[in-house]
Amino acid sequence: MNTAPAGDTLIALYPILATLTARTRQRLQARAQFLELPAGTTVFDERQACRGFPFVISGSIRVVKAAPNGRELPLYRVTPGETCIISSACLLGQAPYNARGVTETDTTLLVVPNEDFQALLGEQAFRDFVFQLFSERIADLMQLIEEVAFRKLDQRLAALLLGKGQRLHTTHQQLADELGSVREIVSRLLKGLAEQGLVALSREQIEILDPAGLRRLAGG
Amino acid sequence: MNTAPAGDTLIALYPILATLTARTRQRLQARAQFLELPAGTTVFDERQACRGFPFVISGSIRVVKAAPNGRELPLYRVTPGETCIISSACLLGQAPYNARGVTETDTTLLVVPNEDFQALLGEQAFRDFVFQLFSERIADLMQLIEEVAFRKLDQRLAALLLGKGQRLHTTHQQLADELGSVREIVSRLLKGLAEQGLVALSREQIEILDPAGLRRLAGG
DNA sequence: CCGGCTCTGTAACCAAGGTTACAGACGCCC
DNA sequence: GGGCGTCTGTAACCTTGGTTACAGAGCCGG
Repeated sequence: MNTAPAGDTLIALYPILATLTARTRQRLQARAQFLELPAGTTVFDERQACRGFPFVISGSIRVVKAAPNGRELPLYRVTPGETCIISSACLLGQAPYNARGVTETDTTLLVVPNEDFQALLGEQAFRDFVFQLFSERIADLMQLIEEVAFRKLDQRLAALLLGKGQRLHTTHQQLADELGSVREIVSRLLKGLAEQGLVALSREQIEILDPAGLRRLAGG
Repeated sequence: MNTAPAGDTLIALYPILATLTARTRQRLQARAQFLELPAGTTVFDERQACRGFPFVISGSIRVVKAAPNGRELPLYRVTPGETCIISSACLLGQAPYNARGVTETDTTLLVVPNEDFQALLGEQAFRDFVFQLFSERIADLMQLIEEVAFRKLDQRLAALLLGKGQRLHTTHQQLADELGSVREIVSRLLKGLAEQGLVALSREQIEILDPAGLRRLAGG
């Protein structure tokens, strides 16, 4: 660990680390690598071997599945205090990555090498912590499978618009990226929502007029 | 555990259980529930609370995500010696099931109640075992997401046909069920494959004529 | 050999989503 | 104010996959 402040911040974000044995913590301090990455950096990519386990200190990593044609489907985000299920799975299973991770904003990571991650798992508290996040992410992934397999795009769009406040500032392109779709379709669907009186559109802004109606659409 | 033979079989299938402490094993013997279910029984279903962790002794469980309209997308199977990632995730996260499990053939289960599963996890060897299977299944689920989100049905069909020997006995309906699609489409696509000389069709039988060609189609 | 069952073939139609191709609108900087 | 880049609107067209609706083929038991 390069800086003491980083260590403190780390423990503030991942309190579980405070419960580690002194020995393990020393090992971490000695060997973990502190990384500052600008927005848009590819942290890992499909077919790559997994070289370490990332703790996110600031910023966030967007984990996506990339289509052959260049489109991307977002799987989940890793924000400070969380862990990356795919990294854990790859380290545990000695398998290469099967998704891509890209920093969404400028991001600070602490990367723990493979062997030291195994050592971390030797401590029960940490293992339970990872296990717990594993199970939450599984639920998310199941939700995602349900959406891409069964939901229509307007339903997914409606769901995406909800729960981000009543007035959101975003472009159609960004929404399309979240859904793994394309801009034209999102524009078309948004127009539909606007015609139903569910939202009001203006440049880089969408106002939610009828949250209940949107929820009904999303849920059905 | 109701019968001694079942205990032996169990350990043959899940050798990891042999490494448990005597105390834990006694607890299991006393409290686990032995179940024999006919084919087609729903073992668990969406929104249900998870009441126990299943060890599959014989048969298999097909875990699917059900669409509102009644169609189903298979997620994975649990066969003897394996564990059900969704059950683990639900037990760990105290969350309800988010998929459905149905016995595919007559199936024998040993169901370990929630508290005793937690006790099992208290033993490192077992925890590592579950962790390992977790990570393998994650990879499968990622693969599934990739397929449903990005692959066309003919590619998925080609992939499905491969690796089951050169002559497979199945109906179009069964293939459709595996893909989460419908019979007519599978018939249509199979006809296409036959016209390309990749397969030969007859009643309840598909002969693979050109595995390399199928692989090419599936991979692209 | 006949009636009924399952499995397959197939055609017409439809809906969703994606692609291509523009046009205009807005904002910003020079 | 003029030019440029980004964002939005929109229409025509296409592909994929699903739905509906039958017809016939193979099979089996009575």
